[in-house]
Amino acid sequence: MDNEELLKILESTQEEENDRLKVGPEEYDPGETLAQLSDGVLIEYIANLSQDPRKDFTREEYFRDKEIKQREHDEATRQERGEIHPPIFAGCTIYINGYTKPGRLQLHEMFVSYGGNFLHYLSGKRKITHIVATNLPLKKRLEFRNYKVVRPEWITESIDQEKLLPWQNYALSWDQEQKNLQFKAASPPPSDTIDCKDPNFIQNFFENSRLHHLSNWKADLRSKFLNDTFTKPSPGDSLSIFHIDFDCFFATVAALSCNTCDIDRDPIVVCHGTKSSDIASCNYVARKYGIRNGMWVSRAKTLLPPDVELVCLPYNFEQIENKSKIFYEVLKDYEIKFDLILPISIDEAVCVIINNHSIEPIDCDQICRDVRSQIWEKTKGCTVSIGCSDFLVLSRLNLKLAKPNGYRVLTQDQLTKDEQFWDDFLAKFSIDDLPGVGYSIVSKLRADNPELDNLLQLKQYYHNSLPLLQKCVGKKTGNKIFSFLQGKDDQESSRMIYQPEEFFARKSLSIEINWGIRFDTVQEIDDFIDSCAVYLVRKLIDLNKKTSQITMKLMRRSAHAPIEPAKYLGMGECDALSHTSRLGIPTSEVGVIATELKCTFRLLACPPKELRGVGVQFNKLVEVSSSVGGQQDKLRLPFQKTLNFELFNNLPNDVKADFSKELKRRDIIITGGPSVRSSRPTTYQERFMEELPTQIRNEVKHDMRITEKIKKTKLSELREQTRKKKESIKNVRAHLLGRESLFEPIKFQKETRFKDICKIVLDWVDATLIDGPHEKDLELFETYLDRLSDANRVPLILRISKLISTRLNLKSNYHGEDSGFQEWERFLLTVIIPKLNKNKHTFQTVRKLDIDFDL
DNA sequence: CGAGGCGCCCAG
DNA sequence: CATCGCTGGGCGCCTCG
Repeated sequence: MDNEELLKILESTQEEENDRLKVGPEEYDPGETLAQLSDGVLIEYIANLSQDPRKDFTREEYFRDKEIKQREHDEATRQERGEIHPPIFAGCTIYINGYTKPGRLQLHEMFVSYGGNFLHYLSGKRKITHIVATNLPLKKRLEFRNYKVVRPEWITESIDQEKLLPWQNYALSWDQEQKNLQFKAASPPPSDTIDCKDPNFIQNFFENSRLHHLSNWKADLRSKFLNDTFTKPSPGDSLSIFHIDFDCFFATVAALSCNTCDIDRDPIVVCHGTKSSDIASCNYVARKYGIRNGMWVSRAKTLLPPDVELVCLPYNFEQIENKSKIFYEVLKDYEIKFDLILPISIDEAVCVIINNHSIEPIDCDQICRDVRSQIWEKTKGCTVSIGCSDFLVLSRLNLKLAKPNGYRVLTQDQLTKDEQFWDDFLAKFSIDDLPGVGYSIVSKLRADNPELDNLLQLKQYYHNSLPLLQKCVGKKTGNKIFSFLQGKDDQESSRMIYQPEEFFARKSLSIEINWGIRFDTVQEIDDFIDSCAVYLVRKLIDLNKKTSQITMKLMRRSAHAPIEPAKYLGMGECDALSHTSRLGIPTSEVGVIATELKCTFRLLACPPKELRGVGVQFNKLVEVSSSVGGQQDKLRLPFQKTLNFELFNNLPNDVKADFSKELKRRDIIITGGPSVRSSRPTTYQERFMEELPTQIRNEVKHDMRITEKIKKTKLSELREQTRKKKESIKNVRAHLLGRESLFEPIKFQKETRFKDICKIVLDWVDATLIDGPHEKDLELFETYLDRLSDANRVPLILRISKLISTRLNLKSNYHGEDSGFQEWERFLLTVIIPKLNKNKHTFQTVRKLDIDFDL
């Protein structure tokens, strides 16, 4: 496309925009709008209007107004109906162009009730994620050519299926020919091309991830357990504990639906691939050759003799769920009622009978035989093994000996009465057969005594010296292992039996994806973060909970690790970066959470192409019921209910009356006195942008948009304020001056330190916004920047300047007039920015190699 | 010296 | 073709007041 054509398009769209603007304001009803705003939003709104120097109040303000109004209205509709739909469109904002079927109103209603945002006007095209249309004239086609233009079916079919379908499948074809072709092709979703940039990636990944299923099933079973009734034993009760576990569950299920293999003769594994694929489960024939769960297929193949072929079977998650359901039903319906059926996982449960002395003693052997045969029959071919005892750890050890396809009943008395018998028993187990003892703890124990191999040796080595063991592995772990070696459970282990409701209660919610993560741009990652937020919030709402603390964990390719690791699309060797945000207020709003996460991602400064994994955790969960009502509204207001007179006075005359009425109705007082605000933030921003090299202006703008969003949510302001209270200015200053070496030992090879420095600098900025930074500190800081510059690490300077600028931007409302703020602004503009400009040329090349925050 | 945060560890 | 390396909770160690 040549320049002239481009210009034409630009002009024409501008005209159209203007046309639209002329009609807009007639529908404006300020009274109605204002009444729908919360106090905090109202006050901020007035402040914004008053601050804006371009005071014609017909364009931007009108649309902003309209938008707020619309959103509040949508929210109200959503709540009035009391219908709770999954927020499948969360994070999406649409604009509907022209005639559609179903009609505009219907689509609007559908879209917002499923969590989407709707814009009546193309006020700022940037905010829109999708444009909905059935056909577009040529002019519009060009105008929208960089947007996701979809057919209305995208909305209706997504709602039908209750999930966000990939818009690509509903993209409006540019010409009729193509459209016809598409209909003929009947385009089934090409499932093999789903990568992490696809909106359905997470769903697709989870559908195939065994570990995700294991975690998910476990959570479901726990929640089911809590909804059931059970009899809780008291300490001192005599118990019979049955630890029941399927034998190589996944492999058995897979083999059952495969009629060409023999589970007793062929070495069978369950896996996705042929080389670097994890073995989820292997049968006992395979184990005979040394094959283990978790091993890669390629390795397993090397363990077999040349004439034996490994049988790789696919996962059959559906049948696994099915057999597990039968398993739990058998346990529940068993004729001698279990007092507790504690779910350990999809294929494993601990059943407890409280021995009541008034009735005949139970026959544990008989129960084991009954349960085993019933499960064998009802699952049509799955075997379970059972370990039974009167203590959890002993049941587990018995189970280990019972496997495969057997059972074993031995009480603590029987096991430990005779010391020789007990020693022989212990000698049968390796150290990591103890529950809670894995690779790392074994290594610690071996560091003390490399000879340690089995539990008997472990017992003999630490003999009666608990302190020695605790010194090696820690207090509680030492205590636990020591108890186990006596054939007893420690307190923590038995909590599952004695306080099951507390033990099984959910305390956190998280998502983690460390496979298939290969992004190029921040925008793609933003979309991905949105998907994560939507996924988690959906669960959060299901749980009827809100969260007040969010942790983001990123996996970043280690500097020396190859770009592509051995495992296809695997994460390879990574450094973990993490950051926790306190929200101040519990929330379940996907927008707030997603914005916070996107900010956090920027703070962690992981170059998009280096990203190999993303994790998000909601750490502090609170019941929704405890945070609704008036309390929340109060918390939402970081301001007192007063309004500065000058702010009010600055308003255009025609709207003053409306506000006046509304303020009176709400008892908001207008206070006198000179204004504390000016329009400087705008100036500051413009100046800053002006100074930046053009090629990075866009990305700064992008970041600022995110920051703007945060401002709107209010949460961050509140958070910053509460955080600030805790901060001691003195401490930070002492930190910088006291350790003059702070900027000294920067090892440029090791970038993790840069993150810390960013953190410190931001804290420093926060703490000195009022009184200003110490001259000496600034000097040191400048020296540090110079050294970065000398070492060709200009991107780092860019990053730090961006962090400072966004921080200042965020704070401008509160500290714009403070001398500290001004001092920082001066430093940014006169010291840091010139360094960036000076390095423009090197910067471009370095940037390609190092960070790639392109837009 | 207790509370709380961070990160490692473990299980299935 | 590959491949689907999750997720929740405990514990140890550190820092902060």
